[in-house]
Amino acid sequence: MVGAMPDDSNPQAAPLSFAAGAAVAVLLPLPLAGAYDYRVPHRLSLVEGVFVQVPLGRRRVAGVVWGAAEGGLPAARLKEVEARLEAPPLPAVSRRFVEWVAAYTLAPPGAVLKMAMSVPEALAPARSRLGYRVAEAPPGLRLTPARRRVLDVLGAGPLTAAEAAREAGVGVAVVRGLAAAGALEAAPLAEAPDEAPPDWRRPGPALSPPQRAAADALCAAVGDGFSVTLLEGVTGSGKTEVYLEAVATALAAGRQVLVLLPEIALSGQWLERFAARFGVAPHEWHSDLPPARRRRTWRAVAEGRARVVVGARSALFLPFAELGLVVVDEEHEASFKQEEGVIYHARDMAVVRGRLGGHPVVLASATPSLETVANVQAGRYRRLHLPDRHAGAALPAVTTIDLRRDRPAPRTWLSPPLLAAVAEALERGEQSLLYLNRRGYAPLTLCRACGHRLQCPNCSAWLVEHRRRRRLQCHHCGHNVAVPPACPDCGAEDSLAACGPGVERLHEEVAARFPDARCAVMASDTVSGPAAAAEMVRRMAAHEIDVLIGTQIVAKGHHFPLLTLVGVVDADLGLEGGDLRAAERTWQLLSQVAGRAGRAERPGRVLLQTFDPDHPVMRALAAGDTERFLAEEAAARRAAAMPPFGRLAALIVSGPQAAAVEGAARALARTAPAGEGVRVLGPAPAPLALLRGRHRWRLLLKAARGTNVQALLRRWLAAAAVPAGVRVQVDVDPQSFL
DNA sequence: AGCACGCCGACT
DNA sequence: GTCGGCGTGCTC
Repeated sequence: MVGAMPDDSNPQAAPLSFAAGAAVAVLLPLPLAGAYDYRVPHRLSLVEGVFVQVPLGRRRVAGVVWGAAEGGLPAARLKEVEARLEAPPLPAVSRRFVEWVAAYTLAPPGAVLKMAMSVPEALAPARSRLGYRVAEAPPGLRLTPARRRVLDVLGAGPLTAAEAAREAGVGVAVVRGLAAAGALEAAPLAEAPDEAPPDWRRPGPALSPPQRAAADALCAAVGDGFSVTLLEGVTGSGKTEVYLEAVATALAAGRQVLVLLPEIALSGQWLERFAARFGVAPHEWHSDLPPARRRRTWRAVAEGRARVVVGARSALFLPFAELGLVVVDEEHEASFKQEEGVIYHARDMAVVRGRLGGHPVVLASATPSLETVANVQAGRYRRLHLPDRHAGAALPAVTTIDLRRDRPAPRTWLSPPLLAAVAEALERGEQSLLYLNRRGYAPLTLCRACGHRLQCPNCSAWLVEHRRRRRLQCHHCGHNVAVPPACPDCGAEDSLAACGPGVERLHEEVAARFPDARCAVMASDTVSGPAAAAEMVRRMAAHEIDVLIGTQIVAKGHHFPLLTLVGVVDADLGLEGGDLRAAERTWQLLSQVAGRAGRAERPGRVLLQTFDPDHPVMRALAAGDTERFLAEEAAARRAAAMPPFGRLAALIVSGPQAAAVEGAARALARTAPAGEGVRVLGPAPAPLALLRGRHRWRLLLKAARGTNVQALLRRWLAAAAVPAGVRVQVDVDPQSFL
């Protein structure tokens, strides 16, 4: 929930320009307190937003002309701007956005600018790549048919060795051989031409009347200034097709479009749907893009050649000059929250971006966040609801299994009713999905002789056994050791016992119980990358798998016609720890998993194994009553003045020395702000009291909804003397309380 | 974030 | 005697 901030200044104001001799403020992509002043050299005239190279200490860095000099230093001590960089200036909206995010998150503005300048190479002049062209034939050159084809291909223009080989249908060795013989010479390559832009004129798919109505409403919003619309509908209701109509409208109006997805790696299916609608692939943006692609895409966005970008949360900071629509798909997803460095929520910042840019924002979800629902109810956001396209085919029947009565056999985790359901599905030739949000074999290993529990040396967390790889792993820091032959504490041999289930162990149980069933495990560490995920989806669709066992990663995405049973092995898992959003998150996740069961011809069923069938989450899932769950959850939050009806900000105090960290946390508590509706809870050791070798304490500031939390925090922190070796991180609107 | 300066341990 | 470890502090 994002409150109004004081300085929503008009981004369309006339840009300031600076002649030679003037002093300008240059914001650098570094975590400095503010912009630094530089002098404009002779025969250079600069305007706000221009990228420049400036000296800093004994190095040179790229920065952005931010405005008039701040005057922090006497003019005589200023250094000169060295050069203007040949990239389109950072648009005013982007600059205001950087300032806004910095002010909201209490991050240094330069740290936010760094996210907008994430591709430093994009500011350097393009390095011309070298390829080969045909040289004058050296005397005595032996011309084989393969060599002749290469020379023919290169006759049309220079290519890289790999391209020439591919086009000529020969190996690269042939090209290299020709070059070695002197028949080819190096030649600069032209930049690869852009792909065709998305063709918004293509006819869209046939939409049902309710889909058409929703699409029309979204299209009407495009070009009509800032607005936020919640587009609500389950998987299969046609959400994507509906908002792609709005994308087409924005494209027709000559505007750029950004679609944020939670996990781009898993969205091959989304890209296919986009290509089906617009004839080409959109530009992708995520952290593991190859560097050359990264550079090209950043430039293409800045120059307005990229019309549609689909990306992870960091795409929000790309330098769009003509952005006209932002879609945040699966808006409730926790992965939109950046938890390191500049801590921000991409969904909330997308709304801010829309306000600054004066264009609509669409939030899409089947299970919207309470934040968004509250904004709808307060009249700040509009809401469009799509009915289930398969309204006739009943939604899967959700039933709870009370684990207190229907106990699994010792050292197994599937209860008799769930086993019976899997057996029935197998008999009918249908598929089952067993969902357990726990990677590895067992979440805890302990010594039967002395009770010692194997713990990560860097984190307060158990080591998770991965039996296939014969390793113990920390899921927080990646610490990784071989399973020891004896207890590291008492030395007893053969005494280590695996406690509790992970997906690997469940696989073992299913394989033992149903030896003829074809069973597979899908977890982020067993299917890494889009290709592996796509292969798993293919095997499932081709019915090469009878029982799929998976973590979160199976919760969304494809619908498999033969999948008629979903078993949730531990429905209570997400409710542990009881943080603010535990119920909401569990409901969202389990709703998504439940949605995998039988949507088409065959009716599906969902079985939830739980020790607490009366829990509101289980009741809501069993009754399929979204409205009631959201209303009850909202009432509880309102009563406790918790978000979205109150505001929170967390301080995380951390450092390598436990005593220094505790001391700093206690000192902060002593100077904590107080006032009407403002309370500071803590300090307390964080639930993850040790993370990656750092000790951690937390304080939580709780305030009434209208409070200017940033002002309180700024004053608080400015007065605090944090000792060396201790870091204080601010998390405004925290999602995680670890 | 770099890159300096600066003050204490093992080596050509 | 130096080389070098990374702790603190600046950079317009």
